Amino acid sequence: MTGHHTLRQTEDAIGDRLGGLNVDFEAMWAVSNIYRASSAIRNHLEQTVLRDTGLTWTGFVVMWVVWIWGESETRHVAAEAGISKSTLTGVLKTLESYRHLRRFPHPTDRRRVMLELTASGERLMRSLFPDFNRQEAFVVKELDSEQRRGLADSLRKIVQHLESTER
Amino acid sequence: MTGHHTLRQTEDAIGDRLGGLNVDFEAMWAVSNIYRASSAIRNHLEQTVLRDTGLTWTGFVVMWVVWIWGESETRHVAAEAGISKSTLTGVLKTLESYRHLRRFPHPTDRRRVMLELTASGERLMRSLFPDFNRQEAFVVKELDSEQRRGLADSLRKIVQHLESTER
DNA sequence: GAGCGCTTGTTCGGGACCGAATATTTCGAC
DNA sequence: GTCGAAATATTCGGTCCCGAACAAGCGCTC
Repeated sequence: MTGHHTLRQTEDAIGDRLGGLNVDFEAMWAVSNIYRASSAIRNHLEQTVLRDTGLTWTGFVVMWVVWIWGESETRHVAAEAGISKSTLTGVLKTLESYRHLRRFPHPTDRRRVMLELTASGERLMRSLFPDFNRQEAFVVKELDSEQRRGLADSLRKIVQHLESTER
Repeated sequence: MTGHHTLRQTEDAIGDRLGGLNVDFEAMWAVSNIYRASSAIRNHLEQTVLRDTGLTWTGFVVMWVVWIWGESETRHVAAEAGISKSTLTGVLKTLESYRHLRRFPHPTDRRRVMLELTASGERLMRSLFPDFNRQEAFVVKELDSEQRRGLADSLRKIVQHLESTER
């Protein structure tokens, strides 16, 4: 007896518990499986790609954003990484202590702070990325090409729908 | 000038930045959109259903697990909620202080700790659930029934694939 | 029944995380 | 030019989060 349940058993338990109620199960399975998949993937990538790099998941995401967009303003990076400004401040403190990234002042607006990768940060991202993408491919290994595109499309619709209704 | 990018612009920037490299874009769009959608959904549910309840996302998930499965052992709840045992210890301390949930000893094994909702915790879940499910339906509003099922199916495949290769 | 692996939950240290409050800077109105 | 409103990053307090170290209990072997 391991105490560990499969996803199938979990879904059965939910169905049993909510049997009498008026529930939109299709919506529930879609949403709850997004959350489950996201946790499982993050966990997998932390244990494979990020293990031994000294980077946390969020630290990696922040560096990824700066890598992709080039030098950036902090509020842009926070939004893109999906974290609050105050969280970013703390993460930057960590990343700066590793010398992976540096702050510098905005040329004209003294309120703003700009970010860029250092040479070592740039090198780290270049070395991590192939392994990262290889693990992404591993994650969707059981899906065929059409399913992968369909998955991305459906998720894109959800994100855009929520983006359009926020604020 | 808002500093805010749409998902489309972000994907374009990534394509530009990685243009020359050998990248599995299908895998990348699928995986990165799972993460984005998950963040957006969690954020949305926190701002709607959980606002004014005093519950954090994780606190809600823990209570949800105990609600669905009935009285449970802590290691089971931690696994099902997707958090570590040590995190659960801290969250339980918070939830117990709210009197939403209580610990009690396992009948035969004195190492183990059991959990159950209090009457007020049970009442809270019953009152929150309809609104929660309504918001889940809102999240997938732009998808038709077939897309919702396909989305859940693909995500289930990913979770099961990662479950089967862990350890 | 003593010893020894194994399982279990907690503690500990350090980082991530958020909203609210704060300090600084910008910009428009006048 | 000066005042006030808006925008910006940081600080602060409290919670979440993890892995490693720990303490306690179980169960097997002998």
